[in-house]
Amino acid sequence: MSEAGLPRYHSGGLAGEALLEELRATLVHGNPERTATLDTTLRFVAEHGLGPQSLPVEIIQLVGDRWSALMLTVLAAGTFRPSELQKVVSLLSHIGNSNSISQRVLTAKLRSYERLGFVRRTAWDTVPPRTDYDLTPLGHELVKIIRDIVLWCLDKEDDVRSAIQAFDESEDE
Amino acid sequence: MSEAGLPRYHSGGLAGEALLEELRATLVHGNPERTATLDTTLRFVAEHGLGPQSLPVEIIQLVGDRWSALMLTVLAAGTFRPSELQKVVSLLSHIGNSNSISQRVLTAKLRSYERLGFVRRTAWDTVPPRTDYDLTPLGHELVKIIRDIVLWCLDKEDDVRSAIQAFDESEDE
DNA sequence: CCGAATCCGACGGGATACTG
DNA sequence: CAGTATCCCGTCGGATTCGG
Repeated sequence: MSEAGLPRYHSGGLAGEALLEELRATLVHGNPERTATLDTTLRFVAEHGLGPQSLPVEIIQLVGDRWSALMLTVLAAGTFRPSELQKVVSLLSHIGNSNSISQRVLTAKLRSYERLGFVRRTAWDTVPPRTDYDLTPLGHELVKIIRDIVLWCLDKEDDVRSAIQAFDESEDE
Repeated sequence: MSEAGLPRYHSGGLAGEALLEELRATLVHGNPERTATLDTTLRFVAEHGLGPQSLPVEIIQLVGDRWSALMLTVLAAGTFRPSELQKVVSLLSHIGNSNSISQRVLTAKLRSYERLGFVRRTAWDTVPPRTDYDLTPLGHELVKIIRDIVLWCLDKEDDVRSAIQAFDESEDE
């Protein structure tokens, strides 16, 4: 869904060192005892680049929407035609009292997954037309990661919900 | 940033079974040989609920934006005041030729993290005012997951980029 | 049945100004 | 310095229509 150019990072060079120097000057000023872990963390970020244009963040944004977790998890089960996928995703989302996914965003999402190499599109020119979508090996790896996230979230669900409750209560007093 | 009620799922019961039956009827119809892995996957999704309103997807959406990966990773390095955090995040994002994060979204993000129990807010009523933010243990776990995602993305960066290139080339022909 | 095009409401996110 | 409010714009996402 993003048409950005995804420019490769040209970091890791001298700019990174100068930057770290500037950050050190900024931060240590008000809090002298922090340098050790701070420095290694900042170095990690500076090297890999986690800015909005970085590939990791682009991927995170692509998957961090309303439907991707569900769509990709379902797709991990096999090969689907768009109409099938729409029906399955919609039915499953109804469990949580959510609306159906529209065909528009379904196809758009599938295309963006295909663009990054997460799904494979196979089209026959029959009549009526038929198109199949399934995950690539890379896509299966991605789903594995998503699954880990989901399981972690479910594991921490009680903690998060009590935090939400405590926060909301202390708000409207 | 989302004020939704995050209703708990009431799945896993009979509705799930009826739903699976309906899905089975829909899917096996056009493709009889798929039942085994499909069924277990659908069952997983039906039980845990990965719809747009589910807590996992809410969390994924919260983190799946422009700034969260960077913000949370930086926060993992220690305690920060908002102005410090803004400066660090902005400087680091400049590596990727991105703009700075605005104070508006910075504070909004911090509040939503705090709401879910990922960060802790400590405020003194001094003058001038001072506020410190740092990660909770839960937040540190979250950052660990984000770090894994980022490392995976970086590991697959070449694959993804070549996929993008191939896709875009086959587009404008 | 696939999917592109159009219209439209909602939200994310940036810039600025203002209060405590 | 922390935080909120206002304004604005670009994008996301839903509903509908049309073509192949």
